[in-house]
Amino acid sequence: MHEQLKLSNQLCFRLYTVTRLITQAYRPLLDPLGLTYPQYLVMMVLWEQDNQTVGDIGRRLMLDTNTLTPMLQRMEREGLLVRTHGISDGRQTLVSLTKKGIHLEEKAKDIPACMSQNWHGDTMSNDQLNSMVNGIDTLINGMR
Amino acid sequence: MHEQLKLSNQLCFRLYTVTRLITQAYRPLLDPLGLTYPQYLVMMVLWEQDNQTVGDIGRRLMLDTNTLTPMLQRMEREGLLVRTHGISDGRQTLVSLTKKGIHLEEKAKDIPACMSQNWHGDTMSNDQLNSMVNGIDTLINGMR
DNA sequence: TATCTTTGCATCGTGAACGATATAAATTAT
DNA sequence: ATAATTTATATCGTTCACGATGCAAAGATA
Repeated sequence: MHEQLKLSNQLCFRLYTVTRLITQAYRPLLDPLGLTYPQYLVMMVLWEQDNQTVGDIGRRLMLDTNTLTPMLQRMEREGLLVRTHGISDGRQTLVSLTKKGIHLEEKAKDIPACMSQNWHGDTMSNDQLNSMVNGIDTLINGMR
Repeated sequence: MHEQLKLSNQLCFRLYTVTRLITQAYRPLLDPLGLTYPQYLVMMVLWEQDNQTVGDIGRRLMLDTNTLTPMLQRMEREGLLVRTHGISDGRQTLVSLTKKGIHLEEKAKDIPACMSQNWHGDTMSNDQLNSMVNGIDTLINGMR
């Protein structure tokens, strides 16, 4: 038996699991808004700055168009945003929020606080949280 | 603009992203073995202890049968394992490694070291790594 | 024994991820 | 200006993740 192949020794398995559990925890909060977690990420990008191209959003979320395009199409069907072909550059697709998409921000504004409360609210110190965030940023930058 | 809805403030987005990047980083190592990352997790569970039920594996990976059954069926088609109906309990499905599955451990044994090298190898201290692992365990236990 | 409930697994449908490939517009090179 | 290359999206196929549902075996209750 190879010790290093034990599940308990693996950081990656922990990250994989905690990410799934977090996504599940978001569901009851996002379901009423008609959003999935990845769609919520797209909405956050657009709430921060409207009228971005598919590429802009992709760079922000580190996702390629093979993931984004079908997702944006679904969100367009839901009436959250519209996709218009670029004026200056005919290759680009510009993504803009609809009124429905804009108004959704108001309903979403308490979700972050609600989520933090849910987990690290009581069990985790701010120091522990910050060192985790830094550690993850180190990982992300190291492999980008 | 709601400050708390900014992407940069979100631990979850970091976890989501780093998990995707890690899975991508595994690919070149796992492709030669004919495994995906989730399949690699299943193999680690079985290398640690052969002949487990679908439920055993699921509890270990915190995955339900709606994810595991199709995955195990694919792995059975690849000849990595066999699924036999339970003898004592007729409801259970027992998962056992084939010779091919057993021999694969030898080829996989250097993957963990290779992966650690890839990221935190140089950029991350052991202390930082440990505090991350503890932080994630705290999160996982807090929301399970 | 007959019925009810629980348990273990399978199936289905939808929404991601992502490698591979395609396509048209824009840019560069010849 | 024509051809070659790059860029921005889109499409396709496969694998996961997961809620919902189905079903048969096992266990509990009447």
